[in-house]
Amino acid sequence: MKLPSAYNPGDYEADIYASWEKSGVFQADPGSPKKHFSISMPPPNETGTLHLGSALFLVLQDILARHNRQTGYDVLWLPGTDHAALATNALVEKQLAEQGIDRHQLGREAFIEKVKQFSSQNRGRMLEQMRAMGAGPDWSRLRYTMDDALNRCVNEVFVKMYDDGLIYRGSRIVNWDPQLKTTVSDDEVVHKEEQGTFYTLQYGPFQIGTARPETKFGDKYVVMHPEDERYKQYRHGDTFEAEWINGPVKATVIKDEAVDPAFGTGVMTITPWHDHTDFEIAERHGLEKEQIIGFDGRLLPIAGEFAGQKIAEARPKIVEKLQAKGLLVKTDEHYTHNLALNDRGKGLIEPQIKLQWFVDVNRPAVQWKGQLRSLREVMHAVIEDGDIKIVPKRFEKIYFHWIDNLRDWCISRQIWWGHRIPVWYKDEEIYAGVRPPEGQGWTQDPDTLDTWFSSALWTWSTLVKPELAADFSLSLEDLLRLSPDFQTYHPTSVMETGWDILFFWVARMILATTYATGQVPFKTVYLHGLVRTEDGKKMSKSNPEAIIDPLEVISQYGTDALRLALVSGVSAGNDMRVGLSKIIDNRNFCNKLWNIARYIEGAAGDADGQTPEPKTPADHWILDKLSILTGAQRRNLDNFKFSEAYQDLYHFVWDDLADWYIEAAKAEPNAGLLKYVLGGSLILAHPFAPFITETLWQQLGYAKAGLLAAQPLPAVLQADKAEVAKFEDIKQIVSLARRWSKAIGSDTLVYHDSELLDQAAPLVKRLGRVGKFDKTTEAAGLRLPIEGYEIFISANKDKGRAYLEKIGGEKAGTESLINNLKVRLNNENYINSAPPELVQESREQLEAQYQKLKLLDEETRMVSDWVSR
RNA sequence: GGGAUUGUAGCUCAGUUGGCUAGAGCGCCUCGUUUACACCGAGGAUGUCGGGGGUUCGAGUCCCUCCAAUCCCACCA
Repeated sequence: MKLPSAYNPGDYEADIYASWEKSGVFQADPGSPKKHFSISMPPPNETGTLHLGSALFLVLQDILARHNRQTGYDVLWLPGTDHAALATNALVEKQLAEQGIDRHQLGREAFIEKVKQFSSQNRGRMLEQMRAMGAGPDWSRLRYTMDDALNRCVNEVFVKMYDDGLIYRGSRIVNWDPQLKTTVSDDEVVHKEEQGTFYTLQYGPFQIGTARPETKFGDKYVVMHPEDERYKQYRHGDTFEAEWINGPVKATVIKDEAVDPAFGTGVMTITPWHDHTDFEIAERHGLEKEQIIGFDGRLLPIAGEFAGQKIAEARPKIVEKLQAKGLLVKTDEHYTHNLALNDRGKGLIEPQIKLQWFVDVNRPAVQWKGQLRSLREVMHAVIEDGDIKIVPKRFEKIYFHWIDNLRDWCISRQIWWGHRIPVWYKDEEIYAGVRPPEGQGWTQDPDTLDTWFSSALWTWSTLVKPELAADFSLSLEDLLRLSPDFQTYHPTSVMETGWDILFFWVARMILATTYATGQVPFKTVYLHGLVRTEDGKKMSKSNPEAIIDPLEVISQYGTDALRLALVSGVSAGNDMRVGLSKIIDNRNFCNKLWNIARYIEGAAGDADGQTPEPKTPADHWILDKLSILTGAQRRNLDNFKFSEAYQDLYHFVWDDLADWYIEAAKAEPNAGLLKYVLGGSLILAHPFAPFITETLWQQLGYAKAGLLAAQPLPAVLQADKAEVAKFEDIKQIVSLARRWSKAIGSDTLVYHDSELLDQAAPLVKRLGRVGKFDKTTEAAGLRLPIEGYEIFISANKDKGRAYLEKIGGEKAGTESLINNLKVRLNNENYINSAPPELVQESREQLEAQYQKLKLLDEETRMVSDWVSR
């Protein structure tokens, strides 16, 4: 089998992937005597296609999985997809709307059918894309957040929390999206700055400010800071009559510290139904709350003549009326304020009071380490106690800050797609249960759960054995106890995900998993950054030409080039830039690897290369390098230093193996060793570039030992230091020979008595590209500045002058270094305070530099004598 | 308003608990079609490590301060 001269990934990738999948190498084995390593794949939303960000997490996790398999673990990387309730629901509604259909016309069941069709189409495509990226999770354990077993777990946790009083139903202010007609959680609200108008209105004796006059109809409380001197004649609870938009109202004075005396007039009226702060003030003082805006975003009858109008159209009319009544004091057109938008769909959020389901984060109802604590306290403790480590560490601070500001989590959504709330009503009765209640007349709550409620269980709900979950005689504890996967793989070893879902997901997994299982969901969280465009912008749909489609890149440059581009320069918690040039650079690396293999195929194709038998100094040297790389790779990847691991590999392959060892091996071939070193290199490169390495492994006949994907790391060998040092000397001599022959334009060299050079002269001649390199007893030409060897390059007087010039530069460098070292060693404080080894090292360096300078001096003197003669 | 991150060669970034003359890749310049590779090889140039101050025998690394950029959280009617 002869390899073609360039690697064409498309010819191999699909077959290679199929061979992995067929072999079962990705499959975890809970019964294995090996140690276990587990990662839950963050399930991508079943809403579309995978993008470069998905490619990043797939690659990093795949590297972890393959690497840990190589180091001797039984690895479970569990794949799955997320039903993405709100996003999917919205997409399907939109598709229906384009056909002029409303989901209510369709009915709940038919709508859900539609969503399921849509999702399963996307799912199939996404799973194929994961394969295209080379990801090798355990497909036999593929999970979906809407699987029956996972649904069971959702219900179990809901009911358990309900019974413990951690889930309650209450009328509280929520973020309502009138467009999608559902609530969203605090974390799903994003703010966008906008220029607006700020109105100052006359309200009885007070002037109040507002940016939203349309909410003011029902206002009957004026609030001011208790310490505000300007209003000290008014007392809390005082009442007064005021002429207002639609006639006179009776108003009450409220004193509350939430008011900032420095803002506007220091007085405001409140609208508790439509503002979070106002709601809290009203709660504190037991004030009445009234709805002004309907859930459809239109004004209610309280608005009088404006009832039924949308806010945008009503606002100017209301202002007009206020002005006509002389209640408008002034307007400020240059007022910047923040609009609250739904992160999904970007609809304007209208706070509303609604009867919703909440998770109470403050109730001490969780047993954790022998103490009854609140969810919030447990979330804090697991990080504080080091049960979970976050990489990079700085995110711990961000996480704590989030927890400190955490409010109860609104978990009910008014959409149809998702896990339906397992609560039934009959008259005044409420029943919460994993299964529907017995008897007639029960109606299930129409709402579904926040997507993140089910994703919060992901690390363990996916490990519950589905057959057991179908048996309702078992309790949640039984399910966990009897599921081998849960017993073996939980807590999972690593959670690898983006920092952007630290709150949405990571924190909620901690919340739900500690509560439901008594275990942390994972021991380490590694957070990667966002993938940005080459000029540092976000890849967004509004800027399509900057978007890199992974599949397109794969078909053009190969999966491995994309994977390497994503790994190179990646670091924990930091965003990274990826452009086409980076992908091309890494394609070149793949090609280099390919051509190394091509050479070795020709030079050592038949050698078996099972055991290394080093003969020459170069052989010892490359084995030493390979061993060093093996150790470094373990250290790097065990500490999530993906980029460093790749850099080391890159330099080993390109510099050590291709540029030095193979070139050396052309003079002194050792077929078995070439084959061995290539095999080791393929193993080490495999986690990063699985396709090309596996292709070469099979094409070059290594496959007798099985698939590359199943190989352990190469053995770390004890180097023969003396032989290694010999090759280091040879390298140095070769570099000097190249440099000097180029600098002075002469390629004839000789050397004096040297055992090593007697042996290595042909090698030096070849690598240094010198025309002649013979042994002699006379000083013949200019001496190269290297200690321990006397090597001369022949030259005429002109060339001697060039030599002097160049050696002058070398001397200057040496002198400045000597000077630095002298200053350091003359400093008593340095001698006394620095570690003795370091001082000793400095002394040795100084000595070596003196030797070198002496050599350069002698040489300079001799050459200048000769040149000037 | 609170907090985080980043600032090192033209560009993208490494630089471990402070310790050799600050590195890599790309780009640039010179040379080279040596039977694996021009998606290549050899050689070369390029840095007041954002500014200032401090601690130290020694600072790209630690502390203070300022400047610039990015982001997160909160939110004021």
